[in-house]
Amino acid sequence: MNPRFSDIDYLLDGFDRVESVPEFRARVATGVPLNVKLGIDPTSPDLHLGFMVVLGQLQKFSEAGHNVTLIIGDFTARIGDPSGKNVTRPTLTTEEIEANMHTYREQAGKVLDLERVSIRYNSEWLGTLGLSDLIRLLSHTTVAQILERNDFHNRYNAGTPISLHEFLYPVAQAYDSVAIRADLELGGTDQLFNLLLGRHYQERMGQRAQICATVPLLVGLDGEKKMSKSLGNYVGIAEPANVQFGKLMSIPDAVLPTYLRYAAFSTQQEADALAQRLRSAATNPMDEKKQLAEQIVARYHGAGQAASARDYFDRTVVRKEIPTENIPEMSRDGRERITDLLVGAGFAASKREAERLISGHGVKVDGIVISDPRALWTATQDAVLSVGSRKFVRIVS
RNA sequence: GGGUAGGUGGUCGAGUGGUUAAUGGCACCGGACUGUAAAUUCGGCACGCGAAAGCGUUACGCAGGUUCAAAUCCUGCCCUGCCCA
Repeated sequence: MNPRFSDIDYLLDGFDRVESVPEFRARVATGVPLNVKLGIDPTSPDLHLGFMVVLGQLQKFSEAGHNVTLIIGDFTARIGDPSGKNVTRPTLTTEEIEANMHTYREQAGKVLDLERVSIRYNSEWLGTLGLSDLIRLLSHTTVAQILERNDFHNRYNAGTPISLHEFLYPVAQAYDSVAIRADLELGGTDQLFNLLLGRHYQERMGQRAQICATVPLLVGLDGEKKMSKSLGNYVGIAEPANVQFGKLMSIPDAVLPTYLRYAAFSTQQEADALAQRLRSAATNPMDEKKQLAEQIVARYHGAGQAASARDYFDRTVVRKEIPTENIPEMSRDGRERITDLLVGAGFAASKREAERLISGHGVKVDGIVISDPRALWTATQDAVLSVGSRKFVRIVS
């Protein structure tokens, strides 16, 4: 047996809350591998660094010899989750879910070894759950309990609409725990209520209540709010190395240790050491940041691409040079005006916007600032058209 | 079911007949500066035509209507909050 199978301190490291540690200790002591659950939502296949925190924890349990089960919420996704406002999201078909899961696996696989994980779809049991079963389940939960959940509470107080079926999402997730007899469920701090509801149902239905463990939510690039797609302060797993690197360079210095710990999966000691170095000014924060960014990018794109992303950043952002390689090419295609080329390259949404960019001195041809919004493309050979310090395209005739 | 308040640009939120393509905040984009794509600061932020002054088109839940002129007034419809039942 893996020596870490029952190493409590190791296993519980990195969680911000465990309900409860004594129960966890007792259950691990039985020597039977725990059934560790994570529920995932197949509606948006684009993962970001924040989600990898919990996957890292799952991988840890998997390596230590416990059983990890991913529950794919295909049933709830098929109904269509309108959480938002008045926009009802289109319901997903089975094919779309499959397609999403494919990209999902690709990304999750960078952190979690999917070969060792069992994957279950919750339609398996939710699809056959009858109304009378559902009502029995619902009778175990009070309205006050549901409203206690933070986001519902806030929305209710703020007067924003909550659809009745949204109440069923936590219920469905909780029932998943019953269905697979989970011993331990992981999730982000914001999931605590849902996890505890699973625990509650299991007890009511005569099962051993699962232990709930939450990981901290990774702070976003702004250094304040949680990382999320809707806030735009995220680093996507599938994004190109150069983009990831650049985004990581924009985090405030203060969150470097946090990123080292949760985005680069380092130990608390290493994070503390970094914090110490930064405090004592023994190091240049930018060097530390580059180091960290390279480390993180390397996990998703490999060391080679990470190193060239760093190099690219130095050249284009620090030294404001035009990169020499890997510039996308675009055919001039007979276009006369620079504005037309800017639109064609996707650097501007319209000609008007392109003209504004030029007026603001943001557009260059081979490094020379263009000042006339109506300027024509006069280069006699291939030349690089750029906007700002990070959008480049080589125009070929 | 009854009452009441609302639905404005990516978002939040002003605006109650013309000088409003619609104040302001946020987000976003560009310039300067900087160790950084941070901070700060300046500018931009509907589309098309025109060398330019400018002209045109589309936009304030949806559909009609009144008016020389409507985000603003009227009618119907859809949606949401709150209170009462």
